[in-house]
Amino acid sequence: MSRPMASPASRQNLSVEDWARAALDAIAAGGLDAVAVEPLARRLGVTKGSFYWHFANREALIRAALELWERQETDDILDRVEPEPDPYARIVKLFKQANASYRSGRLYLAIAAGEDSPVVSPFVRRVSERRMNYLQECYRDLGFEASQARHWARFAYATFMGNLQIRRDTPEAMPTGPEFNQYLRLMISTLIPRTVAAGDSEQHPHVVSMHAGSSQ
Amino acid sequence: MSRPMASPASRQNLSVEDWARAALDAIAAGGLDAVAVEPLARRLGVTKGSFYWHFANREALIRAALELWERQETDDILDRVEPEPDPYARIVKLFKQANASYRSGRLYLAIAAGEDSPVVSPFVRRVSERRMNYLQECYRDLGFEASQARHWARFAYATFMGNLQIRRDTPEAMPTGPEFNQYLRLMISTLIPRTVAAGDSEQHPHVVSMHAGSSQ
DNA sequence: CTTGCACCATACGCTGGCGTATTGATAGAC
DNA sequence: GTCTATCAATACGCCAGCGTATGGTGCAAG
Repeated sequence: MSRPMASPASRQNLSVEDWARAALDAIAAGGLDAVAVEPLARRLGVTKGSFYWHFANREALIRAALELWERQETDDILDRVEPEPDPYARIVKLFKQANASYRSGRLYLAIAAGEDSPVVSPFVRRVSERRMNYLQECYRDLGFEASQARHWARFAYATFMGNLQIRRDTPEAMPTGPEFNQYLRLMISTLIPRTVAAGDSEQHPHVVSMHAGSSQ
Repeated sequence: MSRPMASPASRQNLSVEDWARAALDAIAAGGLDAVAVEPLARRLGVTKGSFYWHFANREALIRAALELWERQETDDILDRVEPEPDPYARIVKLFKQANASYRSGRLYLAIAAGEDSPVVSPFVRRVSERRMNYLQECYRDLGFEASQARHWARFAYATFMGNLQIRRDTPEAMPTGPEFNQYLRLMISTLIPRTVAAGDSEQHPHVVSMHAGSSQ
């Protein structure tokens, strides 16, 4: 993609966001430690001289990258899931989405691995809690009382995360094709109980189907 | 092998295993990159001169640490869980154990974060697959057919891992006290369907049925 | 044209960690 | 009491990455 280019003749210089994007790529590929100024500069075809014009130091770059990441994560949820009126279908969508993008999963795990850093932890916490809160809302919409909804949300979220980890650490253990769909159906039907104590009106004849496998 | 003198007045020199243990501590505290020769030596009250007598290089230390880790993980499972005859109780024990030791959880996550490294990945895979296989056996003992048992094992293991991650990344989101027990009960009762254990009569009870068999 | 600004290159010093080489210390064997 | 193997200290060279200082270049406005 090309640069914003607000004015007529624009230069093709690097922007802060270009660096942030490159940093996220580096994180997904090699963890937070892979965010090194000089290697990144090389990859972008420039030298450190460029970097230190845009950023005060390495930490500022990491911060910018994490801000970009947080924005993307938030947008993803809102854009792709929010419009769905049915809470059951919303959770299913979340599940599918969580298992769809290999890269975003790697990113999350890599960033979360740097939780100890005071720079990283606020971002991880915000993103995680936002997701869990969103899940909790879904369960509440399913008719669960707040405390139970929180338990289910945590449970489901843990399963999300664990699947990411399995996919990264032992991809052979993750099935593909129809067997994966079977696996998905098992988790979904288990994690979204449709028998809520109170007035349970409707049954959902949802069919879970998706293209399995690892994408980029 | 082992130390030269088993007699009373033993020297207080460092052994390979001392270094490996210290390395594991470092990993749990700061990730694999925290396994640095000189800092570790300082922490052990010696200099690099000692280290390079015991190990060829840093990678050898990491390998030794991971071997120790793998051994410990294996022993843990065998010692604490194996003697339990009831498969249901075995899974429960696994679950409780997985949530018990904060350190071992951190260790696992930290090591798994280095999956990309060719040194690390074999260890992570062996440990993960061994655990999942063990879980699968438990589910088979519960009466599940192999494929379904594998699905449930993966599911349960993912939840294990995810809980570890939540505990590390957003500890506030993890309840304590009675509320945690409630949470635990929810997960256990959900992840271990007991439909089989009730009747001992059936040889291959297809608990699988849930409600998935029909919709397509 | 020249001035100012935005962006980048180059060159430098600094630090921390890896690995090696050499020497030093100590305990047990003889 | 010497000798030797085992373990550790010291000193060195090396490299990668951070951060700084300073100079260079293109472009747009005046």
